[in-house]
Amino acid sequence: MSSPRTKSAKSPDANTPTRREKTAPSETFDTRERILRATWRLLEERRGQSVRLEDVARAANVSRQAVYLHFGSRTTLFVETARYADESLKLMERIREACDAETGVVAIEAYVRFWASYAPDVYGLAKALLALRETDEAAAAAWQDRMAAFREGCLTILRQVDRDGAPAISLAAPWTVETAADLFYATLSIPTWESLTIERGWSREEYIERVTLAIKRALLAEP
Amino acid sequence: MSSPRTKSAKSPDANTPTRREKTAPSETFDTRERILRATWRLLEERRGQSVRLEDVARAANVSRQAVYLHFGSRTTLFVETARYADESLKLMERIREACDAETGVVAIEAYVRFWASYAPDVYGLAKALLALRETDEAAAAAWQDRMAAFREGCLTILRQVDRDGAPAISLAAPWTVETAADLFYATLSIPTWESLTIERGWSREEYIERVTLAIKRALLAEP
DNA sequence: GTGTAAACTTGACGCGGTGTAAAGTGTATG
DNA sequence: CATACACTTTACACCGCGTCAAGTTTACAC
Repeated sequence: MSSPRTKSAKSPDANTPTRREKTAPSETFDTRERILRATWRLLEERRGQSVRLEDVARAANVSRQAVYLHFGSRTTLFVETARYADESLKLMERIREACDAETGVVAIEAYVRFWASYAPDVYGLAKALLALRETDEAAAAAWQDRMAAFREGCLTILRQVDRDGAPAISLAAPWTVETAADLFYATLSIPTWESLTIERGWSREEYIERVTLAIKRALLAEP
Repeated sequence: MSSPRTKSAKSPDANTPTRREKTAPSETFDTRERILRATWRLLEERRGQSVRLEDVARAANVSRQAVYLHFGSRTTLFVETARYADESLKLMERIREACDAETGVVAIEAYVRFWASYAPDVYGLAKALLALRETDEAAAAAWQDRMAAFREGCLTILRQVDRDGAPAISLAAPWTVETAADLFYATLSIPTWESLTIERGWSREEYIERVTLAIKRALLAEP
């Protein structure tokens, strides 16, 4: 927002008809994207820890100041990197896909499977952002925003379960759609994923199987 | 460990027969304890964020250097504060108590209840330590150690469930004692507690009721 | 060719917070 | 009185973030 570069890098329009547009659009884009990719890579490599802007700059083959020209701050860089990663990995589409299952139960299975394949690719990034949001207002807002779609997915699925109705499997005793979604969301959160896979050593398949099972048993009831 | 004070404050023995022992033991102790209590208070007040050593010193009515004389580093201070808090709140006894229930199922209920009353009192401290352990070897080890007893409690309880045997409620289909304990532990973790209570607004009673229910449904089976 | 502007690089500096070093103060005890 | 202990005060080094100001390079425009 503070950087003059964000504007020109993002949209070729604006009021200034800059003449670089057609001849070397990839070049301008490349620097920004190189920084984003370097940030992402380093964050994953180091699991979100001790990634200095100088490291990013070196990894992207630019000066440290170039990073500031493009992003203005560490927080902005990380937030933009998250946005970039989510886009690269098609977060939204994959959430939609999982939610679009025939029944709520199938959607739960699809959602856990999706998440088990998504989480490892953004783990470092997510940890960095989670740490940042504690002290940074903007990072907190960005994280909130970023997770909104994911939470919405949980809600959608449990509404579906609720809607599936009588003959099918439905929400168990005291759960409401909201409270069930809260638990579903918390169970799928990065720290829980981290605890089960990285700390406790569950493989991806084990994670999928066991978390799916746990969620289904905890929340659903046979008719 | 680096501070000369730790020794005399901790044990009156050692090879140096320091003469302060009987006349003013409370005074020396007081400074150390005042620092610990101030740290704890500030960490809870600020939810583990932006607690500088200068703030601690001011809150404890000592100089910043006194903090270094007693603890040597920020990490050590926080780790010792955690130890102090656990002792003040009788962590070990309360874990034991909960585990000592008649049946595994009752133990699960007691454990969740215990944790729901414990977590809010150490939330800030835990967050600070969780953040610290990412970059600090010693903090990571201390946290591990601190959580070992808690994890052991989960295991003990699920072993109890498993031992309760045929006529009683027991572990459901594919769960083992270990995998069930992993899930139990992750479900009770600070980040999950934070997500459900602080972010999603569950009251303590709601937390207890719903988490107990979820765990029991997820892991246990009627005979 | 010269001019201009975008997209950088280079080097310097301030700031906050941790950690260290050194000298001074107060006080109880032998 | 002297000593040792438990501090305080002041100063400073170090690390990262963030900023500033002055280059340099390249691509067009005229």
